[in-house]
Amino acid sequence: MQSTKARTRDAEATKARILAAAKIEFARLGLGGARVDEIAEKAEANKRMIYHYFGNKEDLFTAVLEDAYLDIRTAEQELQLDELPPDEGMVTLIKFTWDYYLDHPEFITLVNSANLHKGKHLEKSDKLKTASRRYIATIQSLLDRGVEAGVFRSGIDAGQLNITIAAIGYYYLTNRFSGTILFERDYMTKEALDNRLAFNIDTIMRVVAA
Amino acid sequence: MQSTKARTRDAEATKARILAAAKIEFARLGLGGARVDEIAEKAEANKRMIYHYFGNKEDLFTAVLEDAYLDIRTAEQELQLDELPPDEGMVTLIKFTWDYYLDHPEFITLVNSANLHKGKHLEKSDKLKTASRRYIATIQSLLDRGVEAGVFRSGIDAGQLNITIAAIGYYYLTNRFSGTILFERDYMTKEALDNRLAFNIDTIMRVVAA
DNA sequence: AGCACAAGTAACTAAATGGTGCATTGCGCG
DNA sequence: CGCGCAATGCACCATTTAGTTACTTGTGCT
Repeated sequence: MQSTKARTRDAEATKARILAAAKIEFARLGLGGARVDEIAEKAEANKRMIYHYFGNKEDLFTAVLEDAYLDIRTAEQELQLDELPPDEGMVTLIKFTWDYYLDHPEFITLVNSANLHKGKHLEKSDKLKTASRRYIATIQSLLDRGVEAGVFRSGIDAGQLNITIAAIGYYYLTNRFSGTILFERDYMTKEALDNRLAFNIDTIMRVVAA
Repeated sequence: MQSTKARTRDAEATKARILAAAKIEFARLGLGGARVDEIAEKAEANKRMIYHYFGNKEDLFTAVLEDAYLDIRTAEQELQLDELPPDEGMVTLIKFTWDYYLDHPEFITLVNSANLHKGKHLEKSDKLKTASRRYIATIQSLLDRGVEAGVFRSGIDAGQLNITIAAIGYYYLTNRFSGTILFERDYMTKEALDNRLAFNIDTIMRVVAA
């Protein structure tokens, strides 16, 4: 039985601390830039534990990616979009995507890193594929219901729409530094963020409108 | 006077080879992942030359970024969008942006790397700021002419539209690996690319339509 | 109580890495 | 034609890095 007292040895807790620290470091510096020693220190764990639980640096990166993707896909499912009218569901999805990126900036840089390495760290994960399929199905169902209700036009590809919904939020945030510097306009004030979200909702609703 | 015979010593040529090799390596592995020795070897130059001409690794990265950004901004200006009817100009711009990303995949990963490091390598470059301002002005002018001609609605923010045009192409391509794996759909077949471009043109034209 | 094994630690290593000191060589100019 | 300097090359260094070896210690179970 699991006792309530704080154990000095706790495999699960140590693993979790390592994963959390690794997520931060990989997000901050990329796979190539992150340092195993630094991750161990931030995790308040011995470096040996990283190799004990995760094998090596690349496998740790894989674990971090899987954890990050699963988190967003789980949160998306919890929206229960099927229970909303289609147009309302669409706006909810756009807002959710935007807010998730804002609240989890590490997700974006992790995905960038995964793609810098041609996605090879994602290949093994069937869990992620399943979750992704379900996600697209949710959007497809939103679209179908919208067409039936006469609020969306027909013939929209759910895959393309999904990409676009992600893109217009993701790009703004991932490239906010170059944008802020080159276009001399602060991307991260509350006003700027509100404006962008409004622009994005408007964009998608124009794209799907009947 | 510049002689035509191949010189065994040519500062400009050496610098250019280093810059080209560095662009490839930084694009491939990021700032943290790229190796100075590897860059020197690919450039067929001695490592010493990198430090001689560029100072250090970070300054080399800065030079690469500046070169990459200047290239796309220059190419954009050469489109001469002012000479086209506004709707045609808009489609031309969307296509150009897409084709540029496709033809220069290194541009995307370099921009990602620049932003991973919070854009600090871009800060010094006034050249880039000037070029960026001119670029936004071009889009604004397209929009203005379109409103005047009655083909675009008024009140569209040129900055937001610019971001969206870039985003819907950029995101698709930068995340093509994770997309291909997770959504089990090849992002890079000719058909897939054509479909995406068509979807993007359609998206933007719906957004700007009067 | 004490056994067996998992959790945890410290010190180490071999290789890689960014960066330099210093000597050499070819080019352009007077 | 030979001088001065920029261009180039080689060997080297001090750190850093991912990964490992060999060990100790706490926990749950009987």
